[in-house]
Amino acid sequence: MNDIHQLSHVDTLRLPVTQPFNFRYSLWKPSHFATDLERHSVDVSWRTFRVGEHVCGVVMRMADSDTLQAEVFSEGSWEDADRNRLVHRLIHSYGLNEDISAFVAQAQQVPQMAEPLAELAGMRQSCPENLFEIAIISLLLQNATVARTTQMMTNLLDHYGRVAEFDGVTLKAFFTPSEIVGVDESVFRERDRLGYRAKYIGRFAEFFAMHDPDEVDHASKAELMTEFQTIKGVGPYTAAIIAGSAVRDPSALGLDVWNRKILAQRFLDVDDAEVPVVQAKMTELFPGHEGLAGLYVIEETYRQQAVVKLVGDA
DNA sequence: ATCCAGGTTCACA
DNA sequence: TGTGAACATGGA
Repeated sequence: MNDIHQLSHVDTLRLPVTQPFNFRYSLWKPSHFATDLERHSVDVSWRTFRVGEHVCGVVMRMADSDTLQAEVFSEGSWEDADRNRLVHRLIHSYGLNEDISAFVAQAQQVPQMAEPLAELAGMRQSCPENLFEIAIISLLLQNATVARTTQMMTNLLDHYGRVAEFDGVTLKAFFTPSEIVGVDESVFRERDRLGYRAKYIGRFAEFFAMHDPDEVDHASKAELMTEFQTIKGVGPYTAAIIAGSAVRDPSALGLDVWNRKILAQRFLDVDDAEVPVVQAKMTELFPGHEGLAGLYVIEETYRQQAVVKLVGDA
């Protein structure tokens, strides 16, 4: 059922970046689990995007230190509106125009940040997933091992997603809300092995079939977040992941059992601590940048043991 | 076998 | 407002 979409080169985008910008650690995160939606080498990243109902493949590298170059592959017509939508998506996904200097100045005052700042200099939050997609991923992360999250993700992408070939790579592409909105709960449960999550995923799809996850502007996103949190299956963790990565609020910190321990060890010098204790310590040290500070420590911790390694790396 | 995993909901103090 | 169990599934 997954016919391979053969994508052709349709566009070249040159996007200015705000310094300091770290290409490698902004587009690739050592802590992220395998999805087959993206692939990274030392200086090139391949990634699929759904732009509206389009399936796109994008190859990204730095043209010079101030310019990220994106080669765009797609099929069918490629209009200015599609280009604009993708440009906006790329800028937003990787925070290309964000100025992180205030955070850096703040973090330089904290000794435990010296190594993360040195190793990951210029890294920012990344979220190539749109609001719908990151919500799905957060749902699959709940109360599951990474192995099981990966299994559920694989099932969903294989059953409802696409496969795209471009620039010599073959990657999976996400499904859109409308592509799963008619799927029955029992199918999610029995075929996709989602367990109790099967009763939530349909609510996500319905919500975003009504609220286009790309067409929502910044101003109304806060409003959207409030509304989104009324959906069953979205709790504090999921909301923080969405707020921190998709909405790019640098203060939003999603504390799961793994990063809670990492941050407790780094900043409290204890093996583990309660969520409110860790949260309070992060706010004390990094007011307004709790999430971004957490990201630096977490990615630095995973750096030597990346969940998915760079292609061509030993 | 039994436990529990990168949470959330629901029921009951 | 605050605790504790149940939730689906599969690997350790």
